[in-house]
Amino acid sequence: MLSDRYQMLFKNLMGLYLSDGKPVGSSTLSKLPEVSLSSATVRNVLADLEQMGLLHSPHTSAGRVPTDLGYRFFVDSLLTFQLPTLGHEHAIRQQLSTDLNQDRLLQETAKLLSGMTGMASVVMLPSKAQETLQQVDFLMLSPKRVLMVLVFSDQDVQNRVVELEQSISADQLHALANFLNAECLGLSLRHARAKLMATLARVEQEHQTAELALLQSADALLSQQASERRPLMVAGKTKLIDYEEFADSQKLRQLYHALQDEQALLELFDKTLQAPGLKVFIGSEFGDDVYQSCSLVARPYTMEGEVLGVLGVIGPSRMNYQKVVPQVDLTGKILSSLLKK
Amino acid sequence: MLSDRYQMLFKNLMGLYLSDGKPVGSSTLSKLPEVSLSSATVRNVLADLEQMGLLHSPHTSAGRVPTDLGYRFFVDSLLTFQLPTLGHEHAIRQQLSTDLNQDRLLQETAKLLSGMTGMASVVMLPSKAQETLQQVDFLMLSPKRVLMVLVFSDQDVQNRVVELEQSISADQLHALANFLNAECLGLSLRHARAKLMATLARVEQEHQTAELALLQSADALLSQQASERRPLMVAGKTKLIDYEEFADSQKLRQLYHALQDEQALLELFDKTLQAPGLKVFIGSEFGDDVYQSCSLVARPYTMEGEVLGVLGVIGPSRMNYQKVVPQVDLTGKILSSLLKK
DNA sequence: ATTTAGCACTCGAGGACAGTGACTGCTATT
DNA sequence: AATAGCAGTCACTGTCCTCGAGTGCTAAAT
Repeated sequence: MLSDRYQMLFKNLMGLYLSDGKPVGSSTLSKLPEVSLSSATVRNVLADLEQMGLLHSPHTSAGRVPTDLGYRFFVDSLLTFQLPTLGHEHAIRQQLSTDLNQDRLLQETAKLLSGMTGMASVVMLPSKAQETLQQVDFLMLSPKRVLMVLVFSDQDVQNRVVELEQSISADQLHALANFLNAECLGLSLRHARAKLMATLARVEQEHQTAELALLQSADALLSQQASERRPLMVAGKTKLIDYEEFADSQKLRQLYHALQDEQALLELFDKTLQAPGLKVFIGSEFGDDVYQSCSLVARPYTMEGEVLGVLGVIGPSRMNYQKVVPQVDLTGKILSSLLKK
Repeated sequence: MLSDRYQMLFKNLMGLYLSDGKPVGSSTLSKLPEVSLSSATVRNVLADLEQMGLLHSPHTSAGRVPTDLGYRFFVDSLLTFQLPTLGHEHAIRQQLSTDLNQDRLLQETAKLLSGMTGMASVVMLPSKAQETLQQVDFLMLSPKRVLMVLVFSDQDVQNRVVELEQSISADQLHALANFLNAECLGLSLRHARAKLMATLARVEQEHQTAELALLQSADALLSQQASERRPLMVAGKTKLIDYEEFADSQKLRQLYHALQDEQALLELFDKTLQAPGLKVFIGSEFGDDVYQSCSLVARPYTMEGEVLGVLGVIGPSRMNYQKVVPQVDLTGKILSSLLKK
């Protein structure tokens, strides 16, 4: 455990570094009103903190900079929050106006987070795998083209056009809809598909070729549905160019790439899912060098108490945690309160 | 009109500059095998070309660089194309696999363009305003929640959830669907809405409150539809960081911003719509300083002969026009061939 | 009358160099 | 234990200089 003085100095150093981004030296600290120590004393403390691995000197004649471990300690033990005002809360609710379907709502949330924080935001989408079918309907566009409408239990609606091999009558279509609504409701896409396969085999024996074709198409579509979805949504990537940390365009590019399609993030999100509550990941904790000097502030969101996914913000480790952490937290809370079955 | 020698030298200079990005000097040019002139002679020519406004010296002891006017001349008069191979064409068709709805198809096209060229791509979406309703259907989710499905003449399908003030019966819903399908098909959204308004007024007098509420909701939704759509789709923005032209992150940011929501582009696209065929816009021709040293290669795309929108690629003016122009052209052709009513 | 060779000139890039200032760690003193 | 003092380190900055690429101009050559 660190003595009060050590903590105090470390916290002040953090504050200065977060706001200026330049290495902080002993004399700068000793001049602070709340620090009534000579620079020499401060120096001794800083040397100790460096020994412990919380600080680091870019070079001998520069001040100190926090290490990833230093950030960790700061976030875990020293962070005091700067709560958003009620007006702020109201503004968030406003922007997440409620009459959107789930996907759009999550998209809006991503935009909002990125706008509020000036950094990139990430939203992990609920895994569709668990959603169940609530309603299926067909619409005849032309004798050989049928529109399939799938309503999921999360209120998401998706539709696909099926091109048929041969034409189908309105009655047949109706029958098919009835069949699906009778047999497949309450099943996940995967299960519904399995059931469809079984029926398919049966129908095939009975030589009902017209329905067979439609069923086959429906099957192909359901499978298409399942694979198509990206599990991650990223907004505001371009905001990151403003930070000196990412001035090297080479690095920035790699970071963008990683944000595009990467596993590393998903693993962190999984960790966040496991142990609910807000989590901060810092630099090396990402498990990938691309995220050097990045931090992620993440939090699960829920629907009626059940954890659905994770939302968060990615930016330079040198971010204003005091503001950002409550912002992410509040946004997660509000989103959770807006999500209804 | 420029003499052959002037043209030849200018073209060679362009070639060198496009591939290296460094100012080209007289001696470099005179050493080229196809140039059998001394550097002194070349210098005289270059001085003349600079006089005419086609070239520019960054400083006294540097070589020459084309001006926007120079690019213009090059593109209009000197450009020879490097036709994509048949294999290439096949690859494009492959990626634009056909069973997508229109919006997704355009999205794929944008991705494809950006991937092929390594630059940002822009697709101007067909103005929905002209599309007509082809089919309307309702699905009852619960007594107070109704899903509205709109099928447009361009095969696009959109759906919205209507939250009702009071519950509605299946019969009423059916009647409403019939009414809309009878009255509003073949009308644009705007016209359909106008018709709805008229009916609304009549129904109001007859005090059919249940239908009234639904109609009102439907109206609100139709209007929502109309405004919601972004006219422009941009893909691959982040590819631009790789070009030295955009190394200044300040400028890059502004460019991103402009690409986000800007009018300037739409105006250029309008010009492209007017006079069909491929067009190239260079730097100052954008009419906005943000696009300094950018070029846009754009081309309309059609559906069954009728111009729908414009697609294109944005990158540094110093791009490989010989490759990019045919790529954009071919993609536009293929897209047009894939779009069917 | 072109074309070319030659020459003086310009200017940016890059290296060497010294001075400055912001630090540090250590040691001796309070 | 805290501090003052001091020597040392190192990035940063500005100056000076050289180098080289490239120019424009003029006079000679074709």
